Amino acid sequence: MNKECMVTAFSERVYELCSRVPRGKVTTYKAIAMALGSRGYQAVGQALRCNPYAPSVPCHRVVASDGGIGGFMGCQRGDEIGKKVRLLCSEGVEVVEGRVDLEKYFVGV
DNA sequence: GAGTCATTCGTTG
DNA sequence: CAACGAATGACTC
Repeated sequence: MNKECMVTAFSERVYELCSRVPRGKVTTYKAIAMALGSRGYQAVGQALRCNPYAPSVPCHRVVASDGGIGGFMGCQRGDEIGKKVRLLCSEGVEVVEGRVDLEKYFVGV
C-alpha cells in the first residue's frame, strides 16, 4: 500500500503550517488540525506521512498532542524514528524518552 | 461506498 | 495510573 504522495488542498495547508513552525520548536497534529478547522488529526498525519516537500517541510517538527514522536516518513516505531529525535535535538529541541516538552517547545499556529 | 492512517478523547480495569 | 476502544476527517480504490 505504498502509494505516491497525495498532495491535495488539505495536505498543502498542513505542509504550509509545518513550514511555519520556527526551528527549535514543535507543533502537534491537533494544533494543525484545529488550524485547519477540522478534527481530522489523522488526516494531518496522513499528509505528513508522505510529505513531498520532504526536507523543506520538516515533518519531524510535528509531534503528538502529548509531545510524543508520532512517526517519521512512514516509520511509526523503529530506529528510523531515532533520526527524527536526532533532528529535533539538532534543532535545539530536547527530546526525552521520545517525547518533547510541549510546555517549552510547543508553538501554536 | 468501504478501507486506511504518523491521532485524540473518553471510559474502564 | 494504565490500557482499550470508539470517534473523526481526509484520501485512495
